[in-house]
Amino acid sequence: MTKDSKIPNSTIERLAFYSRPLEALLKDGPPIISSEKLAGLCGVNAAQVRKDLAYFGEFGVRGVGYEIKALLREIKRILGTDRKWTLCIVGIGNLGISLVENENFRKRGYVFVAAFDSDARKVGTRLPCGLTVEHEGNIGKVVKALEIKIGVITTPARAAQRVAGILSKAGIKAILNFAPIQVRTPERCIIENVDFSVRLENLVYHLERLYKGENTRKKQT
Amino acid sequence: MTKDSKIPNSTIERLAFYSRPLEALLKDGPPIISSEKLAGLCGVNAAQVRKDLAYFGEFGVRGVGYEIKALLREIKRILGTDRKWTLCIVGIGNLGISLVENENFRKRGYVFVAAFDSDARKVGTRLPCGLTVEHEGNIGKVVKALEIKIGVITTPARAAQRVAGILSKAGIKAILNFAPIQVRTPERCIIENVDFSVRLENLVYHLERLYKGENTRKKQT
DNA sequence: GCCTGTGAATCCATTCACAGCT
DNA sequence: AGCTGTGAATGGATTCACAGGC
Repeated sequence: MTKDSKIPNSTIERLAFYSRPLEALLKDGPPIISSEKLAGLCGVNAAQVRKDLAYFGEFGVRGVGYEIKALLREIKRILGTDRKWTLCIVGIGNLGISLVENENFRKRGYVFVAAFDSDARKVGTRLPCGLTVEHEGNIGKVVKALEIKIGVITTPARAAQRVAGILSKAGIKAILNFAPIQVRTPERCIIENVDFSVRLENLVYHLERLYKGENTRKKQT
Repeated sequence: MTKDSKIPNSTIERLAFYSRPLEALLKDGPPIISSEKLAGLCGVNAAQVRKDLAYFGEFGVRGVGYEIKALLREIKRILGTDRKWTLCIVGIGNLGISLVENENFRKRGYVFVAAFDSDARKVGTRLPCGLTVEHEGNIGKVVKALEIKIGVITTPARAAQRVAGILSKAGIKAILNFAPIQVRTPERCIIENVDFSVRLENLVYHLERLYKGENTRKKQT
């Protein structure tokens, strides 16, 4: 945190982004990378990479480049992914299961420690990852007991707003919402909405323009 | 398409976004809405709403507002969601299944008509939605036969780039990629990457700042 | 010579503020 | 009076271009 001047939101988005190819290079690649190369791998501008990183310190060496291992460590520290985060999930449908079973999350330090559903038939079920589904009514108690900071919502749209309220009241400070509805919370709580069909509609829009000869360009996420 | 002056990418993102509350209002709500109200429901600025819509025509009536039904129809026409789109999916894990079974997609006109996997044990399986999993080797043939335009990738990261190539070669023009890797295609093909853990890392970053008293604000997507 | 870090310039997006219609 | 449509103003983010260090 060398520069305290406003850090663009999009810089943070990209930081997570840069770490993907870096992780891959860690195994089988050179120990050092230039902003040009990294930019190429991520499909962005090289100056962008340098500026993004420079917000947080001087991680590179002029005339040389960035040491991959050290850079990755810095990025993880900045993003807060150098430590474990405990999550809970509400709504155990297909999507919910795919998330709790997702190896990528675990590898990055995100561990699901509780799973909830409102459907009595699902409560008590043992998931492959070892978690047992609990009833929604227990959210408050469990979240406090396990000091869970992040909640993931994978319920149907109609339940999402209600669940967000419950999570917020239980002390959850950050919510990742997959229900196709814009969730708002009263309390001071950060929400990130992930709506697949919005992405798909975007794609379709650009697809139609493509056929009309316009040179609509799309890039990332 | 009244104004042909460059339409911001973010306008398109929001269009899909506006349609969510509008759909809800269609059932039980007034027939007309003001930019102010719609903006409130979506958590954006009212001028933004008006400007976004004005790119495509004059859908409102001054002194009155926007007729919800007509507005929704226009938005769907703009986004290309007023017709059916056939999709295929590659990678039948938990996530893949949750997508093909997703009711929201079907409701919006996105229909999965083929499912592929490279795992011989999965090939031949009948999914709840009625589709039978086919081998990856058939992608070329099936995509052409069914004239599929959009491909969804839900394979592990290591397979994603290869699969994107196969899809592109088969004639697919748009890809929605869920594998945690930045996929690039050689051919003229639109890609939209959806990486859950990027979203999560974002959330964690802002969560940490929150505790340090900084007033970091987050909103949509 | 090579590559980073960064002010300045450019580009894009959002918001303001008001003219214009109903 | 009320609310849209839009030029002008503001605010951010990206890219350029080069000074500075290896």
